[in-house]
Amino acid sequence: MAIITRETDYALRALTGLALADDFLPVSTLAEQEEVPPDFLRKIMQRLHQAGIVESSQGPFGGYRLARSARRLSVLDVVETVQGPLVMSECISRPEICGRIDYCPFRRRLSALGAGLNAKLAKVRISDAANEIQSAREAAK
Amino acid sequence: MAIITRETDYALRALTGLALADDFLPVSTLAEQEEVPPDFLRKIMQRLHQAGIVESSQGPFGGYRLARSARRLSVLDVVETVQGPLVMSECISRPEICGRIDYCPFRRRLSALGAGLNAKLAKVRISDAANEIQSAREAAK
DNA sequence: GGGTATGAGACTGATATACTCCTATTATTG
DNA sequence: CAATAATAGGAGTATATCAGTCTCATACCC
Repeated sequence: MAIITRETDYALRALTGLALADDFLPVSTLAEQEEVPPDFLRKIMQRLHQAGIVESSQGPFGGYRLARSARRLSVLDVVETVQGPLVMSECISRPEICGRIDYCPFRRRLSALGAGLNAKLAKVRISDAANEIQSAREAAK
Repeated sequence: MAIITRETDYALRALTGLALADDFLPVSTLAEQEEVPPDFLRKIMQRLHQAGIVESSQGPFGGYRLARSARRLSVLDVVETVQGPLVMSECISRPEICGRIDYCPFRRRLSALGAGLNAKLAKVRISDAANEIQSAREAAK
């Protein structure tokens, strides 16, 4: 099973693209650059907009741009916006479905692993990805 | 999103139950003890059997028992048997769906996080859970 | 052979994934 | 200042996965 869905993958690509552009970029351009189905990306960008991650401008020369610095935007932010909270097991986020919460021998252990993963995802920033692409481009010159 | 499905959760419960019983246990008993829908658990046990995690015996006084020591059975084993390989992103396991593999700035980072999570899940053993239950029972006496 | 257990697999409802299509808004242009 | 073209916004759809149920066959013990 994949922890990160394709939707999140596309969102990460698009946000990296926006980080490099540093200006309003239309979905059509972004979709072509990042090899994402444009109509699908449009929907994803809307979610990111609702979450306050990107700003939008309609009409000609409009599009999306980052609402905050790429350094302050983590993979975890994107995962949580697109997929919802990332948890090891449903029983951790929704105790009511279990009823064994008091004595479940896995709960504490798995919960800790989930927290660890979240912390690591929070440390991977969009700027890291953008910088890597930037360096590769300069090296190619 | 939950990384571990309910099916895996049920499998972990059942295997912990078997570790404590240390004998053939029918699905009906196991299902009642662990609060799992019996027909569903039957199907799950079959998967665990096909994977060689449990042994089966048909007929009266039959049921399932662990095929190996609970100390040598990890949560990762169970996750992989029930859900398939656990990977951060689909593009890591199936490069052909991406086409950006050479320069994707997230691939290496996410792949490392996935490997780390797998390693940690491999260190949580069914015996850990069984021992905890055992201790709690003795303390309650 | 009767009763108890697993083995194999078809079937189903609900939810999530992955994507498409149509509509509303905005900015420039004549 | 209306027409138009470029954009975002949001509804809708097909397929897969999840979470289970049900049925029938097979094996085993007494």
